Amino acid sequence: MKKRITIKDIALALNIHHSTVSRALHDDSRVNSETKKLINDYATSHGYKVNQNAVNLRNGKHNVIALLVPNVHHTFFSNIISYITDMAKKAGYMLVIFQSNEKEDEEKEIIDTIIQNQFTGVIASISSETTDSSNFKKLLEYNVSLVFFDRILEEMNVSKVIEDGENCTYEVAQQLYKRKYKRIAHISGPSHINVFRNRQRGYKRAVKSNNSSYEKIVIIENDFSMEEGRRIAKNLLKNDRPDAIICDSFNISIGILSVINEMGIKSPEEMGFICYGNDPAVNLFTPTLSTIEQADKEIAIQAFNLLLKNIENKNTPKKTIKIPLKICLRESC
Amino acid sequence: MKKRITIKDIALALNIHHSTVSRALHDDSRVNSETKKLINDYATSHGYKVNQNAVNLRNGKHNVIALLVPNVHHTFFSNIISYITDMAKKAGYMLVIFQSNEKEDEEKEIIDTIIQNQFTGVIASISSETTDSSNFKKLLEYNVSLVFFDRILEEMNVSKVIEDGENCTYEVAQQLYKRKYKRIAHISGPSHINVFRNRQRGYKRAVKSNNSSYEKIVIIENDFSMEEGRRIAKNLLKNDRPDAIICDSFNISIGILSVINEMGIKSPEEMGFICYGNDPAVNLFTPTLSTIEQADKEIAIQAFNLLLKNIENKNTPKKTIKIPLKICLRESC
DNA sequence: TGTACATTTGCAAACGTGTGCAAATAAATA
DNA sequence: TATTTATTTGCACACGTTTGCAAATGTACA
Repeated sequence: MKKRITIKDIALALNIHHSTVSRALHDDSRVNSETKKLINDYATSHGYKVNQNAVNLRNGKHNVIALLVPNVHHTFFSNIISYITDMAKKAGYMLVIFQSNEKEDEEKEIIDTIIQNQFTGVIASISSETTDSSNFKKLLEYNVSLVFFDRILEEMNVSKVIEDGENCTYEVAQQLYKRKYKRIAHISGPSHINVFRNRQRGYKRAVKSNNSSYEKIVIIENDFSMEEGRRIAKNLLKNDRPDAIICDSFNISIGILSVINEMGIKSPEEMGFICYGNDPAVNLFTPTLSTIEQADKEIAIQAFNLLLKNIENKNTPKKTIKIPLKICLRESC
Repeated sequence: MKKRITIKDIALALNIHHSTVSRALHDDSRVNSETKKLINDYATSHGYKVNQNAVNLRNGKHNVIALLVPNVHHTFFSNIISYITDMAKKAGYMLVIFQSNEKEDEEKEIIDTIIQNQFTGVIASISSETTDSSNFKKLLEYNVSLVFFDRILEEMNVSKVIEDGENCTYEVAQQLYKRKYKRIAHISGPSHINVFRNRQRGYKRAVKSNNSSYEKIVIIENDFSMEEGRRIAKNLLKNDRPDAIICDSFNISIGILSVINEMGIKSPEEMGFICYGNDPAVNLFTPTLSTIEQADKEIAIQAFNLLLKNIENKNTPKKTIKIPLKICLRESC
């Protein structure tokens, strides 16, 4: 095992004070260019690597950004992770991924860890349990920059990047009515979460503006899994059945669609279907599946840039950016 | 912004030496239980949080594990990320995700970062460019524990977790021959990567043992994307067409299958198809898609445990664990 | 030669924590 | 009471880096 070489080792070897070495390695103008060269040569040839822990202690900051998501598995979030991982590296930050598993107390623990480690900033999407903002407020107290994306706490004064789910869902429902579907159901998540609340608003607005008597919102209560989707479908399709479904979750949709297939319900004739999701495999479904695509890349970029701005200057005015969604109609409705 | 309270602040306030405070917070037996209580009460009521940077410097270690993958996007890797994220948290480690984007030089940079930050360990799957082990060897020189999973460097003396791709692919090909397919093609990745090399071995073994004159391995040359899949399919299906395909990548398969559909080739009659991948959506394809499931959870667990063991004791004998795959035959072959 | 100024280097403290060792105090034994 | 032993606390340094300030050296000018 190789012994780590430090700034002091270099100083000792070259008979120079370690502060000079430090300055040389930072290309400080105050150190002679010859000694600078001497030091840099020695450093590279002996494989000197800065001890980031010491730097962190000294500077009272850890060059690390946290990305806090409810669940790594979901395509949307894993795409966000991928984009932000790359941007963070380019900007000279390390990125730590945390998943709350949709639990508020895990979220609290994570926030404590972030504070203890003096992270520079956090990009977060809250768990489905979270209603209270006190945990996240602690971050601000400890001078950690915070930006929300997708699932946010509206009352907090931080920058946010969200989708325009209300208008999009309204538009989708309108399209369905135009295609002669009469009884549209909306499978959605807990309405205390902004994302679902907004989508539900759009749905309701469309129902109302079409004077439809059929308004049905099914709330996904457990996890966003295929099994839960099957459970929901079996319930929903028993009686008073809708003739079209807008579903807020791709995984849930997989479950619902498998039940629709098993029951022999013809799509799109007897059942129109469209769901949120970005999986390219939908082109291979029969019928090919209409989807509403989240602009994950755009969301990632905006959120990351807002965070960087806030890190550079805490007084940057807080923004809320609304990202439009893309409706991709295929055969399923 | 709240000022951070330190051990010395507590010491000052209670008129006790900070070393005693440090010991009390670690529940050291040498400090009186009354003062211990006094200190702990003060700490919690004043929201003391340990400064992890100072601890790291002092201990010469950062309680962080790196997970290095070629690409976060792939379901297999994002599943691994999810499992290891949770296990790391439970074991008291933070987890930093790095993606090499399949580039060896990005991998090198990442390894430097890991060393600089004195990470405790690394769980890695190498990029498709990597053939040289010198970068990874640096980790060992600097006393960073290393475990490989899936894509490994065979010559390195570290623990490894890999799939049993050779036997599995052999078995799959045998099944196809049994189902009267005669001309089986194998779409695979670069053969300098163990994963693909092994699968190709299994494929070739099956071809040979069936005395088939048709042996065709198509190497995926660019990225593992749907578009690349379409490109490959258009080439492959032009002439001298196979009657069955084993594909090593799910994303590539999406592209191939879409071309097969467009060309009106009937599956499974004219074209048997099976691919590696874990996406539950395959049940909704027409025909439902046969897959070979990677035991991602099992791989994650084994890799993480091997790393922990190596962290605890560097002299733990190195193991190579081979995880069996699960062949899920559906309608497509 | 002396003064002013620019360039280059060294000194020392600081960041917050952990720990070996010594010192102080209390309790127990002869 | 004197001596040993156990318990509790304090001292001081270390981890590797950064940085304000002072010191030293060099250069230019009167």
